[in-house]
Amino acid sequence: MAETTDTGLPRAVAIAWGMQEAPQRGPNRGLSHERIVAAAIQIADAEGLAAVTMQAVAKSLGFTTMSLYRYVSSKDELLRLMQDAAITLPEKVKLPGDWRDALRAWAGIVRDAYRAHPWTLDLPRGPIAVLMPNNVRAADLGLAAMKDLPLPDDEKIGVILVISQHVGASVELEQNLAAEGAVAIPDEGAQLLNEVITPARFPHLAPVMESGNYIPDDSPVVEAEDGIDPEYDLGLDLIISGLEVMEKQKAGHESSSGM
Amino acid sequence: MAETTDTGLPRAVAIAWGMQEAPQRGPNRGLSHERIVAAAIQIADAEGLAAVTMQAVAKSLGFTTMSLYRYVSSKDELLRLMQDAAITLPEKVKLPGDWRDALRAWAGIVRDAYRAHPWTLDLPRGPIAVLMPNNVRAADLGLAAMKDLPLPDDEKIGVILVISQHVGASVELEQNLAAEGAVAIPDEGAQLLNEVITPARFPHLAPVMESGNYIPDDSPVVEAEDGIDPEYDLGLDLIISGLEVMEKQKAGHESSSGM
DNA sequence: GCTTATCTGCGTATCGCATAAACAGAGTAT
DNA sequence: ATACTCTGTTTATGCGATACGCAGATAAGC
Repeated sequence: MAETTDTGLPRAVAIAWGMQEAPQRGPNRGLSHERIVAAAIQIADAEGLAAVTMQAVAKSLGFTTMSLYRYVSSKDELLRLMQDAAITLPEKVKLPGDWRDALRAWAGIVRDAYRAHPWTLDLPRGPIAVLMPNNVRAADLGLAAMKDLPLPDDEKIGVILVISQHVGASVELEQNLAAEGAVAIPDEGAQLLNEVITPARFPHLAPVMESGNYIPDDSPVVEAEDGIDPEYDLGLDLIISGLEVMEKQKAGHESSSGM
Repeated sequence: MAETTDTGLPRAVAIAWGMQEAPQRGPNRGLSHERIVAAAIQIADAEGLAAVTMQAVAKSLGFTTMSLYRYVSSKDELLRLMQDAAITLPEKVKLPGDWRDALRAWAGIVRDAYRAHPWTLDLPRGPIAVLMPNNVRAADLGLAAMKDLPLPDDEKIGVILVISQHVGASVELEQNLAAEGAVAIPDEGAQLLNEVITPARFPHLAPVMESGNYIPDDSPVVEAEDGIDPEYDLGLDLIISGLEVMEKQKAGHESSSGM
């Protein structure tokens, strides 16, 4: 049950949108939502989400732990604010005219945003997150990319969801592989695995593993800077390719039959 | 750094595959990995992942907290074991012959597995998870579904990844919406949102929201039992549609030119 | 200008949880 | 039998979130 304000909105949403009139009677405030969130994000970037404790955030600001609670009603609320604040899209974005290129560009932007603060992916993306400013902006941009694609609005929203999820999941995977990658399977381990992953038990997978097409121990895992992530590209290609088919069907129906 | 065994494999992997010889000198064991994991899963199912504490698990088994550590080296390891044990696929699966139908069926099976224990989605899916038995089995099944699809092995693995991620993300979304759905936006909240989501700031999204095509306050959010989840279907359709295009390209090259 | 209702930041205190450490008794190999 | 290895337990530690109450700051209303 997310805390709600007198506005009926979850407090985090109200704060993120800048509603939430500051009180006037008392002393001047020494802190602000912005500073707190910024400090928390800095810690998360540097030491991971687990290092974000109320104590750590407070200390990095030179305040006591409890002072934070004057601004944020719970750690959960802080996390929500961080999530939104961290996923910032570039100010001005020029999307290509062709919707295919535009969608790819949009996906790239979203991917960069996630990559800049991968820990956001560890936070739940629920209906509250959807209402946050940067999410709304991302959705708007996504719609912009598809403006020339003849699809009903709700399907466009669906496409945005599907692509966001794909991008998010890809970055998460990439991150997990990179993180624990070092611990990957040493040779002895691979030996043992071959004993259990037998053709008898896994007729389709076993051959693939033996032929070494799948994560050969030295792992082809992403090391490149920009974007040589085959899984990301494959998924995006498939989706866009699928959209092209839909577009053609649509066009076919709207004109007369086939071209 | 996930704890490794003398085998070089993460201990969780060794345990899950049933390697890990039980000691022989001491007294008989009163517990087993299986019972512990089963108890933990039961708690997670009933009260959520947060309710899974070492204390709770131990108590439900009638043992003390610390006794668990004789079987599991850390809570993290227990969570990994739970994740694998919870995602069980049906024993015998008959996949349709057509790869499109087979992939859809496979996706459905995976979806059902996630839905049965949604909390598994809150755990990180890293390289360790990939090596666990049920994941391997799922991959094998996925390959089986694509056996008649003319694609290189690594791309098939890619497709499996893409679809799993899509399914996982969809179930997670569905779950989050259902969970916090009750807290959704009351009318006053929607009012306020309309004040910030203006056509000026969000030229593409604002019209959509006004036309009510997007989560109209009473929310068309999934309530149906089986599968009226438009986002899930849309994504799967797009991917499969994209695969059809690839298939045709492949076929075109292999025979001569076009059909 | 005073009084008062509000606020602010802070110290203190509680509670839940993961996990280290050390111990007594149970079995087994020799 | 005897020593060695395990088992389950008890006890203790440390961390993190957060409820509570206090003293000083400050603006609103008289």
